[in-house]
Amino acid sequence: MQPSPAIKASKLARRFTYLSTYGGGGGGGTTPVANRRAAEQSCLASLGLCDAVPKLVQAHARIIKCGLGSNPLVLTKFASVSSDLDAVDLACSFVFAPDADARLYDAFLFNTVVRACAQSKRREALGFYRLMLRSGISPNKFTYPFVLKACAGIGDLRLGRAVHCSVVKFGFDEDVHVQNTMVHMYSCCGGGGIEFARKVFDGMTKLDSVSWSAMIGGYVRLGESGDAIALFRKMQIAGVKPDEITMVLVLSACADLGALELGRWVESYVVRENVRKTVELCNALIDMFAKCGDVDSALRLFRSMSNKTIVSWTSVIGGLAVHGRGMEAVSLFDEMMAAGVVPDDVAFIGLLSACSHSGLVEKGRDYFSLMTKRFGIKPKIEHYGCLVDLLCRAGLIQKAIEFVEKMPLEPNPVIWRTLINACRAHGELKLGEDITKRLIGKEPMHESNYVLLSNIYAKMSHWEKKTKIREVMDTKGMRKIPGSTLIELENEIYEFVAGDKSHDQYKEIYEMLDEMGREIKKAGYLPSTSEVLLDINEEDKEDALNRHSEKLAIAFALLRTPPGTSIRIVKNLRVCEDCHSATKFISRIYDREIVVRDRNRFHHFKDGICSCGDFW
DNA sequence: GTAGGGTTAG
Repeated sequence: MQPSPAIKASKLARRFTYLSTYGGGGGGGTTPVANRRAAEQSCLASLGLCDAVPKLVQAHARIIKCGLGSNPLVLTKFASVSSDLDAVDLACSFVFAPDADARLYDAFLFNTVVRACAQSKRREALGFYRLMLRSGISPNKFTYPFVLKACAGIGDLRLGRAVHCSVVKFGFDEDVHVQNTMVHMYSCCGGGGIEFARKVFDGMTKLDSVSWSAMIGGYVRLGESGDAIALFRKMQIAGVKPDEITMVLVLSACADLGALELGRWVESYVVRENVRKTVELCNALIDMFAKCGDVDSALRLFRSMSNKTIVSWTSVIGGLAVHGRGMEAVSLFDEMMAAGVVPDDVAFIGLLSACSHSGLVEKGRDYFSLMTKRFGIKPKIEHYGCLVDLLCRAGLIQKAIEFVEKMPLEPNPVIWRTLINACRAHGELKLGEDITKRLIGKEPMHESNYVLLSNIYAKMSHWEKKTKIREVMDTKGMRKIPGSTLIELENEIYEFVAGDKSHDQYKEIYEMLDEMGREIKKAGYLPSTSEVLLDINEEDKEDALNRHSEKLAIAFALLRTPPGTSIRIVKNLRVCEDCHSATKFISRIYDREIVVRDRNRFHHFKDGICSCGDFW
């Protein structure tokens, strides 16, 4: 014989311990009907007021006392007011107690529980959904949005497809809420989920702003920001008015691409079209400004906000950090604490990275201990990473190595690469070589490790060894990620790769490049040919250096923008030593501020100086 | 009682 749904449910809820803790699990059941109804009313009323665990526990005790333990109305209410994680545990353990009357379960009850689990990202959501089906309760139109949301949290494509089949089976595949969540669910699944999302999206007859946002959000999550923006343009052509959530997503794509002009357009659109300026939208604007190189606008917006969350503070502190404005970041952090906002682990990552990018060694150490001692935050690998970087940038390589050896967490490749890069920059070449070789042993298919080793050999002038690395990579079938640079001009985004000749104006760009080369040489620039990247023909190093994507983008910008205006470019990898040095000269000779965002941080070049202080 | 969203070391 099959166990009853209540028994199955209680098994499902067995992880939830509150029931036994608080001595619940059944009621007297002897209350007369009139009293019972009064009790039910009063319990419902009291439940309506609470959502925190202590209050729920109180309410729970009252319900048990009144013998209402199996009343679905009370059960459902109980589950639906439970908003935090512990409260969901409590509600589930109560609703699915072994003695609960499973005959009283209905779709509403299951929907409520599935929603609660999905919202708190618990896999049990799917368990409860399956139980619902096994108990013979048919899903209603509210069920699938909750179930699909739970699937989105899990991100498993096979599971998603199975649920999709059920959606079709029960005939909810025409419901726009279900379709929208389906797009979202698929776009959260790896392994080509985005294509399934697009299929659902393309098959929809009616697309509202939620549908567009769900699809745009999918591209943003994948890092396909160009596709996200292209889709946003289609949305406008389709005449669907974007709302604040669409704008958050578009801003996130702008931040990724460094598309400042488009980001600024979003800000003006929000004002012009009266889009709700929520905290989340403001936070997205702050992040966009900071990541597009205009950290002052990020600060201005931050100052204008009346409601700030920890995310607002963290975004602006992190923004200052990557721009090398460490002291300002530190004082904002202090201001935040003075304002009574309790920093979390993410806020400390921003702060510690600010200290390291600005060489504030002592401050960084102090804040690290403040984090653990006063705020009781257990440092994650990222925090240790910041501290290693902090020591490395200050040239304290030995101290950094000691720190790594004493760390309670296993150092990850990021930390090793931080050390290796510092070894290269501070001339500890033998040590760098040893660490890199060990790292390659652990991560033999990670191409950037080989590039690091190759750069070290170049610095040591070990040319044969350097060539050998190229061969090793070839035999392993590895390719170096090509460097590319983005630049936004007149609302268009242009991309350059090394030696690029695909642009319409390429002849003029190369003439400009030659002129730039002549001018900076006259001013004393010496090409640092030792850094020529791995996949470039060795025979003409200087020429190869001259064709790096960032130089092409700068030449293009000099041609196309008025004298005296700033130039902003975004590079996908770290800027190489030669380009860094050349850009300093260019900023002086052409009297331009050049803002370069690379993989890790911003470089502001002005009057021949870079804000990074030549360590990056 | 339904869907889409913001910060995270190098």
